[in-house]
Amino acid sequence: MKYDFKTQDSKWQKKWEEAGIFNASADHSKPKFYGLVEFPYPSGAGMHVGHIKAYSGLEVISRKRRMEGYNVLFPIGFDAYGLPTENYAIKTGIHPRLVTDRNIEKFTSQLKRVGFSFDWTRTVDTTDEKYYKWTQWIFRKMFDSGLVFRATTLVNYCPSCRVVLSNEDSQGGKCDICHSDVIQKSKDVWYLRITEYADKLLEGLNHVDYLPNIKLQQENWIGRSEGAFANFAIAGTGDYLRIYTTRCDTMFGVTFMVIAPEHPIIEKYAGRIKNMPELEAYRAECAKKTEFERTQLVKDKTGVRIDGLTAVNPANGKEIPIYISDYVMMGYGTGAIMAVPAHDERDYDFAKKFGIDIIEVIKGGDISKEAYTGDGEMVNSGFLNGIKTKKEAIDKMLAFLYENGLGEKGVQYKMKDWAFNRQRYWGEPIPIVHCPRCGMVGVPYDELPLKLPDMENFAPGEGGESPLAKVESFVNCICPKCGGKARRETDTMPQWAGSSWYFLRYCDPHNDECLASMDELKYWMPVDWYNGGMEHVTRHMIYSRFWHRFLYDIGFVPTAEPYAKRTAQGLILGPDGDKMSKSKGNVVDPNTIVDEYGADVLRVYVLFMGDYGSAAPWNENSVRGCKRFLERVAGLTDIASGKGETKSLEASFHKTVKKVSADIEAMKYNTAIAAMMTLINEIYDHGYLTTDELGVFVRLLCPFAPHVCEEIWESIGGNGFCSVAKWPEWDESKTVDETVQYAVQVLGKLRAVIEVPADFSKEQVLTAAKADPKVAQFINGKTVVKEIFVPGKLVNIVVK
RNA sequence: GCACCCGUGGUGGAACUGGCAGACACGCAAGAUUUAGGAUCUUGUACUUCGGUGUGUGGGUUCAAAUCCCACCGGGUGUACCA
Repeated sequence: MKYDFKTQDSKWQKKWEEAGIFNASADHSKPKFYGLVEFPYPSGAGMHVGHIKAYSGLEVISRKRRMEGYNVLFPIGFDAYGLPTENYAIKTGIHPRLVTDRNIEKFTSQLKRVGFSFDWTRTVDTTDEKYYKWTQWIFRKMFDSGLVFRATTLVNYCPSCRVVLSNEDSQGGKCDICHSDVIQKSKDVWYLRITEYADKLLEGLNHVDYLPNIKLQQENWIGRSEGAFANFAIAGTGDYLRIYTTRCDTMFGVTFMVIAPEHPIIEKYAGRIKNMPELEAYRAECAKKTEFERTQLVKDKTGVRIDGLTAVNPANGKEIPIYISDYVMMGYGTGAIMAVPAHDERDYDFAKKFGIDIIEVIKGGDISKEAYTGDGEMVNSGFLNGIKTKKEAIDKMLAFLYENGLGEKGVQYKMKDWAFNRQRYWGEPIPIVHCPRCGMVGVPYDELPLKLPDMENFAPGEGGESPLAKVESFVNCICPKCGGKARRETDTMPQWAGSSWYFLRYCDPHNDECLASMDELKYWMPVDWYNGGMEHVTRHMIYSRFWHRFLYDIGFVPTAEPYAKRTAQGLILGPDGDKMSKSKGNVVDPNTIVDEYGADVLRVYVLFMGDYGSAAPWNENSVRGCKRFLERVAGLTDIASGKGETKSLEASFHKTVKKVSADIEAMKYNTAIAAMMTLINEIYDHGYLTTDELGVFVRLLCPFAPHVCEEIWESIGGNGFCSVAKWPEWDESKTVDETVQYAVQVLGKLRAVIEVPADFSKEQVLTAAKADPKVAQFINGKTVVKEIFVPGKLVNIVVK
């Protein structure tokens, strides 16, 4: 048979769709498998080969599960709210709704051309009012639970996009969307109190199977640290400065304090402070810097001493100076620190620059050269002297602080509350009404969805307010509580909102009564296997775990954690080894590959190109190699005949079935394909195989290259679709060859390879090994001291 | 800076728990076939003075090290003054 993808691809895609074989079944009696891939943002550029690799991984798993008899839910949808679409709409004047629909259509046709086994009856579109009704509903529930609040703060603002960004969206001081510089601006913004869930999110990691580095990244992101709060009296006032430290064991070494420039203590004691103008000047300087600049200036510490205020070290009663410096942040801990220059690098730099005393309290380093942060014996530390471990010293100091009412144990997180709004048009309207009498009032549940009004000009206002503020009919409303005149909130939700719960909707996508019925959720959840990019393992995954945990706490989902297992694929790099990007012109369009080589070749290549979890460059020559492989597969029909098993191929078949089955589970797709290539090479060397064996081969390959396998399956009279035929089994006893090869080493060096019957004993193998002339040459006339025997593998003869 | 991961032929990459390094594929070379080939098939393909030597470099543990330990060099990812 010829590998004729041009007619075969579309033929089978059509048949699968008509038969609906990939649609999840409503039958809850079967065991289920829920495989999830990150739904795409339907950008105007269309799909990227990276999407194909990302989806192909779980595609293979999902197809294998179907063949193993599972009821499989393998859905796809579109995360369609977002700035690129809106910016395009502003530029072209085409409504974002139209742009989105067009892009979704384009993505859909591209995905279908690759033959992915998605359940197309369950697609979701986050911009569909039937979907965002429930996004708004969850937000309302959070509002009711006190997890939503509003605060005026300095925010990251992108002057180009005219939009407030979360810290996560403005990393490196650049806007995540347009990459221009982010500035600091004072704004009233919405927050979700995700910090309240910090411990739950951290604890939940103990119950899921994520790749270790993914877990680690989430732990770092949450950033829990255990330490102590301590109060440092401000001399001559009844007041104190509260600090947070993880190293209270070093408290005897505190020689100064540093507070954040914005710390309120400065206003409070302005009357006592003698150098207010100098402090004000420094504060003005800091306010100009973005958070990025502030955290980048690691090399050179700056600061000003507060003249007129001093603090008292609670450990030894010594009076110490207080400085303001921008290396201390108001947003972490208490905005004030105790500085121990001998044992903290930042404090050391600061003390050196300002000529402050450096007192060693832990032996082991050379504090004339640098700060010592290691362990050692305590010195110059009063009641801690002589203690040798950090833990003991910390415990003693904690007890001292607690007994004297000077402080106590405490926990801090790096994670901050989630800035949850955009001043943009293309997003879910926030369902809140501002009433002059009642304050903030939630839009009643029966009025959801609060629909995004249609409008012509989507450009944000000059001051950065939302375009929705211009729509009078939207803004002016009645307070749901008192019935008086009120104004509607005009901000919309950030893009992360819709993706924070989409996996729940897939379970019951057409439900108008609730986000998904408990019955369906109990069957399908949790997601058994979630695969996606490393770039989403912190933000998206932490946000969605937070939403899901909240829904669990209020009783709307059956499991605490949404994802039982999470893996990640590596990037596809351009042929030049660089990251694919439009500007570099090294982007490969999946369409051109499908046109030229067929869907199966594309699918096989993205999985064969290298280790699934690692980045690998695109290489068109290797694509041709995959095509050659599939042509050879199609050619097997010409040499297949008869029933049963071919004796000389039997072991190879059973071994390959075993290896491919195991490799798929371990996402080692490259070696699974290599094993099938090895087998096909062997078959051609052998000259023929049986039709039954060909049936095994195509079922094994079907998850990777389903079109050609269906075609062959049909031609050999296979029952129904190959895609849902029974996954091949192997017989362990048949995976062993009759003879085995032993590597024979003398003194660890390979001297010969001998072939002996598989059931040979250690003695028999050793006798055979020593009889080999190449081995004998090295042991004759010497004494054998030791004989190492590794069954089925190798012998090593140690001589003297 | 810190944390984690990774360094294997001309290339992408294999190698289970320490047990024959280089599977599989690309590329390249020679040959066959073809009007032709960017098609197909066959053979070869780490280096070598043919003793051996080889998994970034230098040490160590072991009968045996790509794999484990120590130091260093190089690259990637994440994070960034987190007290």
